[in-house]
Amino acid sequence: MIAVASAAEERPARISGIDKIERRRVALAESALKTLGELGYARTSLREIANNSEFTHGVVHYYFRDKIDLISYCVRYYKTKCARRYDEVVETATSGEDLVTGFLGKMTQTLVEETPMHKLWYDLRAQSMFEEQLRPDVEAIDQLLEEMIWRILTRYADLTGTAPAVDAPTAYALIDGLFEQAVVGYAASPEKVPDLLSGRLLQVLPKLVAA
Amino acid sequence: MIAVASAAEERPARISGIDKIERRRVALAESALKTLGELGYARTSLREIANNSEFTHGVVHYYFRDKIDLISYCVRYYKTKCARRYDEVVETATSGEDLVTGFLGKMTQTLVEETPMHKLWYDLRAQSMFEEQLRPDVEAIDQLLEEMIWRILTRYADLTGTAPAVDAPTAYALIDGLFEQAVVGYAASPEKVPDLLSGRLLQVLPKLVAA
DNA sequence: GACTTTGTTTGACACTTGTCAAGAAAACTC
DNA sequence: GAGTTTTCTTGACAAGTGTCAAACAAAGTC
Repeated sequence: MIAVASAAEERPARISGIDKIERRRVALAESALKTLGELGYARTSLREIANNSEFTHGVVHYYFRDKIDLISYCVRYYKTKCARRYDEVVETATSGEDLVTGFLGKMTQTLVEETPMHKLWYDLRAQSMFEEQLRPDVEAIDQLLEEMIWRILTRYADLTGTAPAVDAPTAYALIDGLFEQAVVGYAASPEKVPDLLSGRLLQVLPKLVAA
Repeated sequence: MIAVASAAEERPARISGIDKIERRRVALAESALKTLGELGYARTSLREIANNSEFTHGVVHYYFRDKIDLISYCVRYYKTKCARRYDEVVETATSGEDLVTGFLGKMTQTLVEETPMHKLWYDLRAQSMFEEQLRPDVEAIDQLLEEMIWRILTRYADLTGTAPAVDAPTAYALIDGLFEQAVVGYAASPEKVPDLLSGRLLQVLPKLVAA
């Protein structure tokens, strides 16, 4: 029988084996994410993923039930890496200005250095409107990102002796709108986009809190 | 020779003929937009478009050079219908409150009644990050939408005796962020989304102007 | 009414896609 | 080291894709 490679399957055998499986999965997911980030969801085939990795296309199907299973795993894997990006800034900032500069720095940095991942994220979120199977994962990440923004905003309010003037979903939608605009713009012409993003966030952040 | 069916081609013959061609194009585009709005860019094939129309798949290729040509035409056709949605509200409003209620009403209305179009728009904008050929059209629409938002905001400022506190791209990114959040959420669970959107816009709009 | 142009149908092509299965290779067990 | 289990390769499949071209129908022209 073929090993059931999916979701929350139990495998009584070999503890070290299940670990190895998980490692292969992660390796495949990382490779897949690279390809997905470059080509986008629609244009990425399992064979393309396999070609850009050290494995053959059969291996992909050995470790993942089907394409959705792979993508879904990728998305979940990705989320573990993305939503903690600003934690250090939030924790170490000692003034509102401090927090803002740190936040802007990290944000423009990830915009530039991890463009493919962000492109993929916005792609997948759009796809989730058409492909129900993607929705749970996308919703979970959206939730995580919202909380991330909320942590920043409440901390910012604390440091400036103010209080958030909008609720968490609103704050997330607003800032995400600015970031998505930057990602789309960056894909087209990278030059001035990061500075523009910084400037716009600088305009907006103070308006999200009030005494 | 096959009639060159694309872009800005000149055709010296028959004035009434070129009109008929344009009408067929529009008919095909409208049909294609319906299918695209339901299935999304990735899952929509030319045959599917043809099947959901009164034409055969050969006709599609007779009037459009290739798939991109068709999609591109659809997008350009779509844009002529979308960016003037709030013009009447902007013109007839006699107070800030008037404008806001009118704006919110129209926005939640289009969210509900034209969901597929909005889904498609966000899908295409994401695709444009990967498919260069889509970029010019997407950028043009983005520009149009930005101007649309800007007209609303400046009018709002006028009526309330204030001035815009953010520039046009920022205002657009913020409001678009809220709207996209609503569209994505609406695709998943329609119930409370329109009201939430209204509430959030109501929170945000006053913050975009200042005395 | 013959003839040309324009529009449409149909079927084919080359290719890519996800999926799977049979068997080779490697790892592991005793 | 034989035998078993796990991992991987390879090749195949059916289905779907964009594209095109040859046959056919309709409309327009003289």
